[in-house]
Formats: sequence, C-alpha cells, structure tokens
Amino acid sequence: MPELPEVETTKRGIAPFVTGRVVERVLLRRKDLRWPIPRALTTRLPGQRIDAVERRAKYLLLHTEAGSALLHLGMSGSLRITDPAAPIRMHDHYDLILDSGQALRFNDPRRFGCLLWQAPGEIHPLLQNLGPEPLGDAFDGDWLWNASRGRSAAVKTFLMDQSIVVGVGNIYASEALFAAGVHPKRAAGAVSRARYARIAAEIRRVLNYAITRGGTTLRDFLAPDGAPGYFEQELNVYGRAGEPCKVCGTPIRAEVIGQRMTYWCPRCQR
DNA sequence: CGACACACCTGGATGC
DNA sequence: TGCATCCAGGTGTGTC
Repeated sequence: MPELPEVETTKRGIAPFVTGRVVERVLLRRKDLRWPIPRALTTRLPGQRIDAVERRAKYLLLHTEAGSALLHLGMSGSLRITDPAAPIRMHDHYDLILDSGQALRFNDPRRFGCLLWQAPGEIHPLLQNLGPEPLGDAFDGDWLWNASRGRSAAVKTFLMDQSIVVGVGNIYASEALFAAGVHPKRAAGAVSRARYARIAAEIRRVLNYAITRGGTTLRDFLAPDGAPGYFEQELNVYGRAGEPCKVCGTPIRAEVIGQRMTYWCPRCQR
C-alpha cells in the first residue's frame, strides 16, 4: 500500500480538483470495503462543499461543514480524477461526483481500504491513537528515544507502529534504517539517543525525497493523474535481496521481521 | 501495557 | 498451458 509519500502524492493530486467543489452525488458500487460504508456518506455528504483536504497519517480527510469523509487506501488502493462517464474498471468501488463535472474514483483490488465518516467536532476512533507526523515539529530523535525505552521489539517493527510515528510503512522503514546505518533487528530499547536522532532525520529525508519523486509504484499505486511514482529507482535495499549494496557491494539480506519482509545491508547496518 | 499471530482480499509471479 | 503455492505498500483484533 501506499505509505505516507504515496498518500501525500494522492492528496496533492486530488486537492486542486476537489477543494471548493460540491459533492453532487456519492455512487457506491458495493456496500463495504474493509468495513461497511456508513449511511452518512450517501445521506450527509451529497450537497456539501469540500472545504479542505487533509492527510493525517495514511488517511485522507475531505472536510465539509456537515462532517468529513475519511478515506484510506489500504494496500492496493488509489484515487483518480476522472470523467464520471469513463468506463468502470475492475475494482472501481465508489465515485464522488463533483459539481465540476468530474468524479473522484476509488479503485482497490484487495479492498483493505475504507470509506468512513467523521462527524463535525469529533475525532474518528481510528485517528485517536496515532503518533506524531514524521514531517511535523513534534517528531524527533528524542521522541523516538523516549517512546522506545523498555521495548524489546525490533526497531524496524517499532518504527512501523503507527502509535509511535505515523506514515512509515514497510518500504520506508527498511530504507530509513539503511540510511541511518542501523540494523533492523536491533531491539528498539537498545538503540541510543544519538542513533535515534539519526533515524528521525533519515525518516524525514527519505519521506520528503520520496514525495518529490511522486512516491513508489511497486504494482498498483498510481497518482490521481495516472502517473506512477518514481521512487522505486531510488530504493537502496527494499526488494533488492541478494543484490549488491549500492554503498559497499555486500549482498543485501532479506528476512521476515515481525511478519513483514525486511531488507538490509549486513555491513552498513549495525 | 507490550509482543505477536492472524485475519481480511485479490492478483501477479514463480515453479512444477 | 494449467494449476498450486507464495507473496504483496496496512492495520484492527484476539491471545498470552
């Protein structure tokens, strides 16, 4: 799925087309994705103007006076701006039809994404236990260091915990740890304050750089204009098992850590 | 509370 | 070519 850079790319892609537009109609082609789609999407959203688009963690929020549509792309979801009359493709699950004559169309083969509703003045339960934004001011090495004391889980698993810091998924956790020179299996609680400063800085740098490249396209992900992400060409370790490290030439290792395939250079990362 | 296994779902790649 | 198997960008839930 889309991690933070892909969701941010999606946000930037749709914002100019949906901000200030009125949702004329919500067309659902199925009644549930990961969870049932609440009635509010068809009873409250139509007729509302989208005042702003926000990304929080890997979620997107379309804010209106009556409440906010809460979207998640799951593992394989993508949003496109399209002509509502454009042919429906396999796994096109819903359209938000706008007063501009265009539609925001969601496609998601695996249906791990969701479409939910947040009432005005409320914070949806899914957003309540999230850690800080990695590109925001509340996130730094000291935050990670403090949060990690006494934790025995692998540092890579720790970084992917959305209650610690949001937006870092399986690709960027491996990439940031490579950039920081930290072995992904090291216990989170055994990583020094200085090394967390480096990890935090590399998370920021890698995410920001990936955003400038339009994210990473491994198979499904496309920006709302249909463009793939180009960060794949910049991956140093993810998906490169057995290939030489771009820094030292040592074959990249791969192993499942915390149920997710993890990649690292055994020489550059300690 | 933390750590971990599992579940959800489809499609593409791989191997026989 | 056909079929079985494995793997995939996430994350809530249940168990210990």
